[in-house]
Amino acid sequence: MSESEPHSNAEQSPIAVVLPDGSELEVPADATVADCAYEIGPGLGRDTIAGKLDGELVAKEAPVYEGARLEIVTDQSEEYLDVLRHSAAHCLAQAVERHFDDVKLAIGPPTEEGFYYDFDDLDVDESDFDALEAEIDAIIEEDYAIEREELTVEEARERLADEPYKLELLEELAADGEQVTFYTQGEWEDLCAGPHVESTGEVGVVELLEIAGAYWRGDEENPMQTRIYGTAFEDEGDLEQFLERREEAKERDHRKIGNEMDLFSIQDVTGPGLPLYHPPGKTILRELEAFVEDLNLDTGYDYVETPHVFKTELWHRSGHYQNYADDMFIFDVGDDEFGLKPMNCPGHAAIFQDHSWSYRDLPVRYAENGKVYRKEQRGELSGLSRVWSFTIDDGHLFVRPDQIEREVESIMDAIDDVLSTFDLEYEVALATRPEKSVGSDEIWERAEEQLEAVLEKRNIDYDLESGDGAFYGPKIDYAFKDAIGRSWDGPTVQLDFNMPERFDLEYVGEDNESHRPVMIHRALYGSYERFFMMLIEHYEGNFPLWLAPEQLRVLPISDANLGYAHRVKNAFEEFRVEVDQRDSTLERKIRAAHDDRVPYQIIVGDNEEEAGTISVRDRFEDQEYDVEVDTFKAHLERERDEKRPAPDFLAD
RNA sequence: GCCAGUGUAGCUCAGCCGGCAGAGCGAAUCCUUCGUAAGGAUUAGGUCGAGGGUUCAAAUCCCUCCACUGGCUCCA
Repeated sequence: MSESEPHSNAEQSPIAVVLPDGSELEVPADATVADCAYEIGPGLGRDTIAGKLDGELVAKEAPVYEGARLEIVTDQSEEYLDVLRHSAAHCLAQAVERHFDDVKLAIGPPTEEGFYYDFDDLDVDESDFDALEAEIDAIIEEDYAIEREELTVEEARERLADEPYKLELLEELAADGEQVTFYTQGEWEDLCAGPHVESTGEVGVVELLEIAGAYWRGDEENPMQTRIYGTAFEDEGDLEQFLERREEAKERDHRKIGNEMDLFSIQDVTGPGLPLYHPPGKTILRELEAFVEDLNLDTGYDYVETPHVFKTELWHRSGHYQNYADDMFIFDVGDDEFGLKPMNCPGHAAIFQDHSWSYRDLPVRYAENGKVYRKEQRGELSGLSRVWSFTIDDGHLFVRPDQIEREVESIMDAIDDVLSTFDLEYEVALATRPEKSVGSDEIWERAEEQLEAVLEKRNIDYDLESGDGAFYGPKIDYAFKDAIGRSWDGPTVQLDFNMPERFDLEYVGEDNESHRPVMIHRALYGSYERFFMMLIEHYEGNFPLWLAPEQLRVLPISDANLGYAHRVKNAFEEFRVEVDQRDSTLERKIRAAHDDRVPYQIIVGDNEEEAGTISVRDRFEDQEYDVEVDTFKAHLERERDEKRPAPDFLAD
């Protein structure tokens, strides 16, 4: 609110802030964000909504400091939406307090998709949304000025006497300094750091989305509060777009498509989080398995197989029991305790250990499509994304310390291969030694250097996540983006100095002394379940030819062409092909093939039968008549073997 | 585990202020033999998630449980 000109304070020496273009701006020592904006230009000064200091969103009244990287936030900035939504959260809280008595306020920040506000002692359900939205609209209509006030902690304490949660926050803020800020709109006020838009009229359109429970401060020990989620945009059009995107994500939901395409089911009788794969789903999984199997065999992996159940002695040895027992399925058999494996690595370490090794034998590379079992919290289970049983395309390498770089590089080649096959863009992060860790300084240093060397050599732009590594070793994590821009955790490469220690793994070196190998855990997909889920949503069920459960469908125009249709089917028997022999019209058959997401339809009628040709139609509704069977077959073979992302026989 | 919502035919859903269990799609059968995204008719298909309670009567109201959805929390 203070549109003051820059203070001229000749007594204090000026300070400098860094602007986004890299230039420095000199301002008086007591300058605020707004002052800086006015210094840059009066237009910008007037448009200033908030600022960012070293990346942190702050009110325009916030003081700047020497050397700060300053960005001015106007209604053109990306951050503007955050500010607007924060104000929308206030409007929600104001509306709630108008409609419900004795509600206690907690916090109400903006989020990536909108905002929420947490309340205690609020009994609300979605049938109240209409009334609350109407109230919010009224508040926006009223166009209350949103006023910022600075108060001392004492004053704030008085005003917040009825708000226990706010008081709790205040006590923490009190430790930091003597001033806190309040924002007021109409009769409503809140302890809040801001920033906010100038008035409620600027909030635009608000839509409430859902009600959820949330623990105060995210701690299970604390009371559960009522959280109302909503979103806000500058105008109706943006909101519509948002709702459409949400709808699109829903359309792509792998549970919906998995059901439609008969890919898998998770049934009450068989238990939660335990997916059953139906033939079409397993067909896709088998193609995925074959793909990594080729990659693995090409890069020198040997396949091994380990049981699903082990004596828990193995997990005591590996250390999983101590840290992981709560998430394991454990049961007694006679006097012994057994458990379902939550990971494949101890089994692989046990295989390695059953042998003596020379330095010449390394690296040893084991691969297994290993099914593992983890007893996740029930509320966490969701479709294929979080399950109790899943299969990892697991690989474990036992290498000499000097081999790390080469091996990691070859793993990254394979990951590249996989992700590019599915048209997935990715980001890479290197996570380094955390505070608590096992392994010597030398081995950590050497390993991290090698990982960095690989990343540098490959010219990969990566995030350094310092201290984020596992306690047993550093790792490289991949995250990729799907067709509608959502980000997923992808493959990882993890070095492990702990397991070799625990299993006392050794090899005999050139010096005839025994040495400790380094273990590398890697997966190309991660888990088949997660990757499958992601692919279903990525492709919206429209799988590329090589993955499609039904690759071709022959549609006879009338029953008179059924015989020819079957002869055509036989000609394509190396593919997954069906004949639609239902008694219905061609239109219906085309529609059905389309709904079933079959990549190619082969249409045969009298014309084709007489000429001995076929008509080819793809899922994009393109069609070519009079195609020779061999021509199409040759194309299909190439399309399948090259794993092309979409049917392209009819592409120009 | 916690908060809120949902659970009815293979699928999508209606019925829910108590009174005979419904529709569309799909399936089967028949008519139709069809040239590029729904031709017509008939039939079958249900422990209304499970258990208990209230009532003359429960899909509907109440209680308990289960599962699912969205969050929270947790996550090597």
